[in-house]
Amino acid sequence: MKLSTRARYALRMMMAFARHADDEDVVSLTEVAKEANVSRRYLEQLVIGLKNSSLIRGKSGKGGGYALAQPADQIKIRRIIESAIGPINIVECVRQPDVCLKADDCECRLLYFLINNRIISVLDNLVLADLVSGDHLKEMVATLDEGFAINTVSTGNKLEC
Amino acid sequence: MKLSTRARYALRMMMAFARHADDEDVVSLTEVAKEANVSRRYLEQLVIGLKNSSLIRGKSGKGGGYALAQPADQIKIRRIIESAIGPINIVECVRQPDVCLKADDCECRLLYFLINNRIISVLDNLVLADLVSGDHLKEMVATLDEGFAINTVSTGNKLEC
DNA sequence: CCTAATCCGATTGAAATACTAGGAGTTAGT
DNA sequence: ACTAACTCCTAGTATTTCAATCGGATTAGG
Repeated sequence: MKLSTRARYALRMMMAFARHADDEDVVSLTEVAKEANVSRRYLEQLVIGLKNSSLIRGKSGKGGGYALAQPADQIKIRRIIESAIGPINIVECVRQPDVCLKADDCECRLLYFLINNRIISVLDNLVLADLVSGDHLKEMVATLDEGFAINTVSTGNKLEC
Repeated sequence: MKLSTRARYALRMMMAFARHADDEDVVSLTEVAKEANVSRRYLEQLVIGLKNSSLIRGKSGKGGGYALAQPADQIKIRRIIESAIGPINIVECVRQPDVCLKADDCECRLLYFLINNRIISVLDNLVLADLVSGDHLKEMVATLDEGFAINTVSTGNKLEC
């Protein structure tokens, strides 16, 4: 039940592109990789998914790079994550009932379906712009029943998010 | 973002125990394994977690087996799943901000926290009894905005759920 | 004392994930 | 024309996680 680095790096990249969205210019992966402290070579293959999903456009050659293909407030987080790790489904049978002998009458499947839908609904109701500014997110977190009682002391030495 | 077989098998087992809850008797893993079409040896190690979480009680020796330690309507699904795969957290930094350099001011972390909470809230609001009867689940699924427009034809040859 | 269970840890095998690497094609500047 | 800095594409490796197997000790019933 972990979110893979593919997904997390894709988010980081998109945030970087979004931050430079004012510039007409594109941003090179070398720059993003440095900023995010991640191997450029690895980002190169993740970025392909983002491009295929038409979230960004690439410009080859010297001075090339990538830029958002749409305004940041029109890009759902879900699209970013799905472009990195494929369609959200925590168990195969949720999307493809034919992989399971008794999917048509399975209580577990209902449960999996519910969980899946909750995840999808969060990702569908947030856009890249929310992630960049953070205000909307903080609001949503604040309205949770459980408080945001999380230790905020960070002593680590690498970026995880 | 897949739910591991550990979690799914744990659920299947608990459902089996719940179905035999009327009997005073315990149910052996050999029986459960046959019923669920899974290796007994594998279930043996998964069942340890369930026992350590006091969800079931074991009885050794011939004629032994397991039985629910509590009524099925008092066992949250979350406890079952967490006993199998540990605490729900889709990214390390959600629970342990100290693994990340800038967890205290990270927009991504807010997002991960939100997703995590959604998952936990579903699992906290459902109990084993819901899973066995299925009525409550069907209700919840029915009230979703998106319809349950999923193909229900199952042609597979193995159990996935 | 034999059989059928739980109980415990170690090990193997398989698959997914994370990352590295080489090189072909593009473009801008000099 | 040459070169530097890019994207783009594909193959390969290394690491980690997950699934499953195995050997054997312990416990209890008949």
